[in-house]
Amino acid sequence: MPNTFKTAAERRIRQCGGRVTAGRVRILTILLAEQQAITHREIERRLLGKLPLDRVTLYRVLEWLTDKQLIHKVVSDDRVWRFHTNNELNSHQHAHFKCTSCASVICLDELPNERDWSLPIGYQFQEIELTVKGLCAECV
Amino acid sequence: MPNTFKTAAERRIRQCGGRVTAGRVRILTILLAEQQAITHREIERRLLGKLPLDRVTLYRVLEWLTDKQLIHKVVSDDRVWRFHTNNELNSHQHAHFKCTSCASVICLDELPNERDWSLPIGYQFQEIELTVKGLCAECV
DNA sequence: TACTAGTTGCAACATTGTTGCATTACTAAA
DNA sequence: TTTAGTAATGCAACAATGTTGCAACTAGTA
Ligand SMILES: [Mn+2]
Ligand SMILES: [Mn+2]
Ligand SMILES: [Zn+2]
Ligand SMILES: [Zn+2]
Repeated sequence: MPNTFKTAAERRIRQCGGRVTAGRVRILTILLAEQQAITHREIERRLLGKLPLDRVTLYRVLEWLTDKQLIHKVVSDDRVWRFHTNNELNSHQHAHFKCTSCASVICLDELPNERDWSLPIGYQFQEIELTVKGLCAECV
Repeated sequence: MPNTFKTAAERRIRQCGGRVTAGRVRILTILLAEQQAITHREIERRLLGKLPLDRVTLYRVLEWLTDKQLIHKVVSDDRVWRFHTNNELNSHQHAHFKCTSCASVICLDELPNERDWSLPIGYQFQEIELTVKGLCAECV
């Protein structure tokens, strides 16, 4: 139901008190329909068929959606950010899996406990960023 | 003892069967003297006083030292690689700490167990990449 | 010393993301 | 419904980090 995703996107954007613009709706709709975390480039490609959206606007919309916590940003060793919608399951801190063959990224639900990491004296813990690497089911 | 570091650098490079060139020695000497993982840029700055080394050569030397496992590369959310010498303690897989204030990076010695992460069906584990973020002793 | 494969310097390029600013368009108020 | 104000957009230029191709150089060896 792509229409359902679009409706949900519009509703979420409005709930944030933000302006419901075509770009925001199109981008959030794409992300809502996507199982895995995808890159700026991949979103750009999905926007190609319809009238294209400027790449700077895409960066700015992704930043806005992240600020509003409608999506989250995943960092990776390939220096490319990936984005994924937030829901109840992954709105908290969580780990990610990245396939070393196809570079696909998914969210995992676990994260090790802070107390498992003894830092040097004087150091203050804030958060953990964890990526499990391996082969996804497609690439195995 | 900077001279000691230089001697050690020469020895390690020779032990790898690689040519002992001025650039390699200067770079590995800098890394041996450094407690924390430092960036390409930071190494470049430390090379400034003496006759400068081309930035492409610096990239290529860092790649070579990494291939030879004399140093290792640390990925970070700021899309900048950092490099640190290998020794007995950190030659194995290990976690890193990154200060969210000054961006300094150090190696930790622990890493969670593979079995702690249940992957989706069909996924194959390879390795874990973990960064603890917080404030270092200087910034706390 | 001369040879040669490995190494370097330089210029050009690629990728990912950012900034400034004029123009456009969403929304609320009239 | 129209208007006005502000938020959002498009475009060009820029920044940071890393890569590639190739000619010139040099460390190690015979
Ligand atoms: Mn995630
Ligand atoms: Mn390390
Ligand atoms: Zn894969
Ligand atoms: Zn710090």
